[in-house]
Amino acid sequence: MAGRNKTKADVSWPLEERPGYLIRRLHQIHVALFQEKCAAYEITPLQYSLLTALAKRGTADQTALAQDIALDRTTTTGALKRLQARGFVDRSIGPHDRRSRTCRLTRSGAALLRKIERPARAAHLATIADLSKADQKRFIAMMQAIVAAQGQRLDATRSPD
Amino acid sequence: MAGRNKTKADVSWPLEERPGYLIRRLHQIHVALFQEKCAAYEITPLQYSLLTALAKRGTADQTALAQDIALDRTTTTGALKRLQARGFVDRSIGPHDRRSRTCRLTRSGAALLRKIERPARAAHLATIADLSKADQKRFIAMMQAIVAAQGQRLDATRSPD
DNA sequence: CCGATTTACGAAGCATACTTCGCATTACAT
DNA sequence: ATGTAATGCGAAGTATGCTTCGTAAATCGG
Repeated sequence: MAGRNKTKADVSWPLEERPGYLIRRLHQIHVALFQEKCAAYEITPLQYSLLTALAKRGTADQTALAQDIALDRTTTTGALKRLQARGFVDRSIGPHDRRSRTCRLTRSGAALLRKIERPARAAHLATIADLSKADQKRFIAMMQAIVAAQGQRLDATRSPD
Repeated sequence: MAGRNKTKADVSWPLEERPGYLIRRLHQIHVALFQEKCAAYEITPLQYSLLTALAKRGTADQTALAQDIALDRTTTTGALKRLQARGFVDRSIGPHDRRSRTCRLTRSGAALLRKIERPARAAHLATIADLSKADQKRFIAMMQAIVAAQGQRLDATRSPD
């Protein structure tokens, strides 16, 4: 019989099958795991990304850091300010360009990064720990494939203005 | 030669290989795709989740909706208020319990949900469109596996207080 | 050298997303 | 019935995450 049960919700397929919804849950789960494992240091996933990006650069202006971690500029600035307020990051006026802020890890920031390395890694691993080892590799590869393909497109739409 | 190149960044493995980072990028990509496809209706992924959850329930208090979409209560309330302000949702005092807010779709909200169905679905599909059809199914299954396993744990930690 | 464009930020505003706290109301046990 | 628990919200505070607009400084063409 066609048209059975047409009252309400056959309009959309279930939440739990929608990629976007599942991605939000994953993000939520990872953030929670990260906060849990790194509770002693009161650091967020974003701040950790920033610290590692900064460590890799040594010195960088805010725009470069924002691009490194694929985040918009103002959000990056906000996070850097918070890290600066806690003494982990130095944000001084650029020597060559007075508009810019040259950021670098402080001694304290570098120490924090070293200490947080293990729990942070544990959080990242715990996020996908429910998959088999083989699936974990596949899962990461698939995410990388999507990001590689779509990330381009996102940047592209932003440029022409 | 051991210990080569120990200057800076062998502290952590690259951002692009960390599950949490990739998940954030995926979330970012999905939200952008959703906003793009549904631009005409000015609706966000979260609001869409809420509308569908509400359609399925018919009537529900805010706590039930928050649980349906796996979101914390105050954030849910905020989104519902915004939907109410735009006339898509009705939030009236509960008839049996005056503390509660009984929500339901307005006629306008139900109409919006019908119109937005196609572009929203397109956004969800576009998010994983770069994977092969077979990988798409695997990818969704893996996300579901993680959410099923970890989602439990998250709720559990929250309950005892 | 100087005006126009570009660039790096900052400020403001909206929408998630979560925590803690407090209030009002209901439900429950004695 | 009455004091206590549990419950449904709301308010406030912090952190992301994005957009748009404005400002100041650098750059570049002429």
